Amino acid sequence: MYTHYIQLTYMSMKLEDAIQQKAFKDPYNKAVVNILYTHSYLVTRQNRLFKPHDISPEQYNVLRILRGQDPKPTTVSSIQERMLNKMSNASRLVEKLKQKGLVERKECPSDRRQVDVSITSKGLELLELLEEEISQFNHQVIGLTQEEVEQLNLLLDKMRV
Amino acid sequence: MYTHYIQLTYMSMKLEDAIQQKAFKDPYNKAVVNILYTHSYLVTRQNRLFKPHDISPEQYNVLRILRGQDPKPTTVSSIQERMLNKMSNASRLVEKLKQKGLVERKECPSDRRQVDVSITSKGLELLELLEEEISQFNHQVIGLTQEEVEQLNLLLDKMRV
DNA sequence: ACCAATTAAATGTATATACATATTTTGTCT
DNA sequence: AGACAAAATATGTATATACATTTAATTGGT
Repeated sequence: MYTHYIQLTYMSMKLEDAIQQKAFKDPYNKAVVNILYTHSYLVTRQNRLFKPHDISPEQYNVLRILRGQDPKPTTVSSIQERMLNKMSNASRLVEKLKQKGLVERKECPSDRRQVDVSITSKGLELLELLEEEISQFNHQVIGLTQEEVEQLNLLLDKMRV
Repeated sequence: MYTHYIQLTYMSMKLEDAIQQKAFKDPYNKAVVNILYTHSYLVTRQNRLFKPHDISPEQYNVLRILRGQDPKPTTVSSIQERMLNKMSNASRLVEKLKQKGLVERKECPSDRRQVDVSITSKGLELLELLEEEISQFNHQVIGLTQEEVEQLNLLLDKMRV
């Protein structure tokens, strides 16, 4: 079996230069740092995108989850399971969104421990407004060709053991 | 020009399954979410690794930066520049490390605005102690072959525009 | 030498993460 | 039914991020 790698036609600033580190012990040690650094690169830009709309990337993600179920409500624990950061706190994020009128919360009739959360029409409007802008941002923030970005997705999906 | 992609011999849980999302609009939109999700996967495990040593991944990173210069001191702003997260707060992290006796801080004689930060012998000992454990962790947390992880590093280095 | 602009670091405040604990409700076993 | 375990959510606290503002020291121009 032989493998050809994608030819990188130009070179961005390598991680070693960006953080002024001479070299990494091996590619695994570099990859861990590389993911942390790339994440920071991404969220810094995401925050600037979301800021004018008075919403955080995390809150946006919750709204997306709720829209996916709309008009059915979603429980807090179900939101939690589907969030990108499993350790974040769905309960408090829902509270923030409620204060902004983007979601509503009501007691679940079949199980009074649970809370049914739904996106409001105001929430849907906000998602609609952001849709195109975010999609363009996602393209522009990743300097890869179509085949490279597909390969990146494969590797990320595989690496999580 | 033709390109062969790496054959993935087994499949981890795809992102779509992990967050219960039907499909992404396109691979760029998926990649942004994939990086966020993979980051969360990584730091959740990292936090558990560091926790027993009473240090956070961010604090560890600052110690590494200081060791790289040792025995020369490093200024706060130079630490800031080399941190993985450029928006984090080197000043407060240094204060935390100082309270633990892992770094020391003194006024820079040539410029009294600056603060010279150095790693202490206790800090060096901690890094020494963690070295092997972290290197093994970094291997074990990334379920890729050597050539795959090298490819991942290339793609991450390239994508940041 | 003087003043304005710049730089380095610290601080203030809001948000989010990490994780432990508490509270209420439901399910199960006897 | 009563007791106890489990589940869903909320809350408490420490840490970290994001970003604006403050303070002190230095630089550069005149």
